[in-house]
Amino acid sequence: MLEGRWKMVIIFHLFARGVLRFSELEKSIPGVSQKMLIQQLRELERDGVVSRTVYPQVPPRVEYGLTDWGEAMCPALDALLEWAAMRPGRAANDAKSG
Amino acid sequence: MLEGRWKMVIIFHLFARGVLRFSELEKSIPGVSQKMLIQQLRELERDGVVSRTVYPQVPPRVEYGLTDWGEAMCPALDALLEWAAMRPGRAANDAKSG
DNA sequence: CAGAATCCCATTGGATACTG
DNA sequence: CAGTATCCAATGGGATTCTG
Repeated sequence: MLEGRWKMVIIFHLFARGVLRFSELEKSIPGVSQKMLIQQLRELERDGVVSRTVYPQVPPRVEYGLTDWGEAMCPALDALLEWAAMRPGRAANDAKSG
Repeated sequence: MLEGRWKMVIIFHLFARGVLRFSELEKSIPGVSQKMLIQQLRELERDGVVSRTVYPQVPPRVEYGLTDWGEAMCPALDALLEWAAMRPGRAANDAKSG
């Protein structure tokens, strides 16, 4: 359910910065295409991780944020990041090649 | 780095059951092909999550287990599982259709 | 601005056969 | 038993174009 090239990145941004507009996410995530962004957002919405709010105005304004359940994921995400940071052999070990 | 259809499943089994042989993993994970199993195991090994031990004998015996760092992932994995279990609207909410 | 539709390629993943 | 090699289908993902 969290599979997909950009899902974790999206969640991370929504986690760190709160509610974001489509274009804000687009700017915040270099390399993502509109298609991918909307697609992964839809899937996350469908799975109840993110919520989507449309403001009926022009120009269109759509905001994405984490649902309660999505926010509840943060400790897990945090644990995962801490684990990743613990990865051995990253700097002190690599004196050979410069 | 954890992307891939079977990686989480593999890690979960190694986490729950300790060191496992190739064939044991194969039996434990219905639907996985040898190709996928070996491929994902190699990637996990390359990333330092699992360790691979070869016993030079016939018939060949190869055992896979989590590295120290891989084991350190368990709290994070656990947090993720707890989060998944918290998912709302799974049973009590769905009285309409059955 | 936000999103849909289309086309296209690269990667992933699966079935099968073969080897030491 | 453990792994490799090959072929094939499905999906993932990207560039572009179009719309309200």
